[in-house]
Amino acid sequence: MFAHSMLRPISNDRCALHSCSVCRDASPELRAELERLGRLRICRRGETVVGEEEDTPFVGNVVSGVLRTQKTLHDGRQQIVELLLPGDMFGRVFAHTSRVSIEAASNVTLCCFGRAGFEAVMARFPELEHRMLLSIMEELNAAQDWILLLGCQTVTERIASFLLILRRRALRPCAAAATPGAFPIIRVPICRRDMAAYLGTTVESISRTIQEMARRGVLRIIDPQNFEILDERRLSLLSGRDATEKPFEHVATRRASIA
Amino acid sequence: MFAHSMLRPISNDRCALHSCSVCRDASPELRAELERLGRLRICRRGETVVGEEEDTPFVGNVVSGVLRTQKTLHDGRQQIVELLLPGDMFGRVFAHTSRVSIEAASNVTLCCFGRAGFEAVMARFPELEHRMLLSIMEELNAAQDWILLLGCQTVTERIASFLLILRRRALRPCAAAATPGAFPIIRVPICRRDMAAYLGTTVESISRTIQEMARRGVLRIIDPQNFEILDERRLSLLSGRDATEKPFEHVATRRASIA
DNA sequence: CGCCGTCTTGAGTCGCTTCAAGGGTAGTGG
DNA sequence: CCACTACCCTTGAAGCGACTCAAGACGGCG
Repeated sequence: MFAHSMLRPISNDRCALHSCSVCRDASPELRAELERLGRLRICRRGETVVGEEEDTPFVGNVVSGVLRTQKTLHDGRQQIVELLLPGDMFGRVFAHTSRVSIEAASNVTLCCFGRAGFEAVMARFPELEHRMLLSIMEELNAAQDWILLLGCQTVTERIASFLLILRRRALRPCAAAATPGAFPIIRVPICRRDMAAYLGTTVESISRTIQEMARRGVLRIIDPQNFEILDERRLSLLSGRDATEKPFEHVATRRASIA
Repeated sequence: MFAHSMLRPISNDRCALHSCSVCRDASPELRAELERLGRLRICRRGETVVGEEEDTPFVGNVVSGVLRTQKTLHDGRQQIVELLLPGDMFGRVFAHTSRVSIEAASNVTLCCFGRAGFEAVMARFPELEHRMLLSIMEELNAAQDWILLLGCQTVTERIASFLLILRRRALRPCAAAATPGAFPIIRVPICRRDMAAYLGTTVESISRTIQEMARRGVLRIIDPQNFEILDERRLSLLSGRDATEKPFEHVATRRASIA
C-alpha cells in the first residue's frame, strides 16, 4: 500500500505550512527539528493512509486536499468521524493502533513525521507536547459539537451547519489566501457520498435538501461542489444554531420544524 | 449556585481515588501536591457544576455518582455529550470557557482542583501534562466512537451498545470492588430522560426497546435501572458491533435489519 | 464508444417521533 | 398521616421525516 505512494525528503519541496498547524510560532530550533523530520507525501483520492486498527507509523498534517477519518461497522456501514483540511493534523501520537482509518477524500499532499521520531522531539520540546494537548482539545471540541449535530439535528440543519462550518474555515486567515475575494462562494471539497457519511444521512437526502435550498433562494448551485450563498441569514436560521433565535422556547421538543 | 454546594478541605475526607484517574501511579511528590490542592464537593442531582459558555473555575474528577456534560440548542433541544463515572475527569485545562454545561445526573461527590492551581502544577510536573494528554486522547476516542453510534446505528443498536459499555466499565478492576460478584447485572445509573439525551432518541423509544428486549429474553428487567443479562451473545449481536459477525457483507446499506 | 462513478429525482415504505393517557413513587407541606 | 404535586416510566395510536429502491442524466476516462 505504501509502495503506491511517493515519499521524498521535504528539503526538496519545502512544506508551505510554516504559518499553520504545529509549525506556527514554533521556536526556530523546534522548527528546524520538524523540517528535518518531515517528508512530503502525495496520495491520490481513495488511497488509504492508515488502516483501521492498524499501526500508526506516522503522524503529520495536511498540506493540500482533504483527508477523511472514518469508522466501519462489520456490516459495512461507514461513518466519517472527521474531515481534515489543510493545516489539520492527522494520526495520534502515543497511540500504537489507530481507531479509525485515514483515507484521502481528494488528492492530497501530506507532511508526514515518523511517529517515534515525532514523539522523541516532543520529549525534548515541551512546547510541542503542550501544543499537541491544545490541538487535541480542539479536536475534542469539534467531535462533541458533531455529537450534538448527529444526536439532535435534522438533515436540513446538519447540511446548513456543514456549509457554514466550511465557510468559516475558508475565511480563516490561513486559508484565505487560497480563495481571494470569493466570499459568498462555498466550495465543498468532497463528494456527496462523503458528505452523507459525515452528516449521518444518505446521498439522496443531501441532494434533495440542497436542491430545495436552491428552490427557496437560500443558495445558488453553481455545480455540485460549489454554491453561492444568496441568503446567509436564512442559511444560519436553517442550521438551528443561530444565536438570534428566540433564546428559550421552554423545554425541549426534540425535533425542530423545518420551517 | 455555588452557595448551595458543600466545600470542605480534602484533608478531612481523603479522596478515595488514589488508584484511579490522575492520581494513579503519580509520583509521591505529585500526589502530595494534588492532595493539597483538591477539595471534595458534594452536589445533588440536577445541580449545575459549570454552565455552558461559562468560565471554568475548576477541574477535577468524579468520586461517586454520575456527571453529564451536555449541549443545548437555542430551541431547547439537548444532547448529552459525555457521561462521567467515578474516576473520570471533568473540566478542561487551559480552556477559559466551557463548551458544555456540566450537571449532576445523580447525587455526586467530586474532587475539585482550582483550574489555575492545577495548571501551575502541570507546568511543574511534565508527567501530569503528559497524563492529561493521554486522558484527553481517550476522551476523543470515546467521542468519535459516539459519533459512529449516533451517525449510523439504530435505536436498538444504540441501547444495546450502551448497556454493554456500562457493563464493561463496571467490570474494570477499579470499579469491580464496588459491585462484587454481581456479574450478569447491569445497573444503569441515569434516568430514561438522560439515556434518551445521550443516545439521541426519546424516552418512549427507549422504554419500548428495552421492554422488547425483555420480551425476547435478552434481559430481565429487575427495575427500571437494573437489568439482568440473560443472553449476552444476543445483546452483543443487537449492538451491531459484534466481532464475530460476518466480517464484510460487501458495501454498505446504511441501516441494519433489526433481526 | 461504452463503462463507471456521481448526482438527481420519483415513489413507496418504515422506524421513530409525537401526542396522549395512565400508573407508580418520592418529596413536600398542611 | 395523607393529600398533592412532580417526576419517572410505560403503553397505545397516529403521523412524518428520512431511508430504500429504482431509474435516468451527466461527465470523465480507458
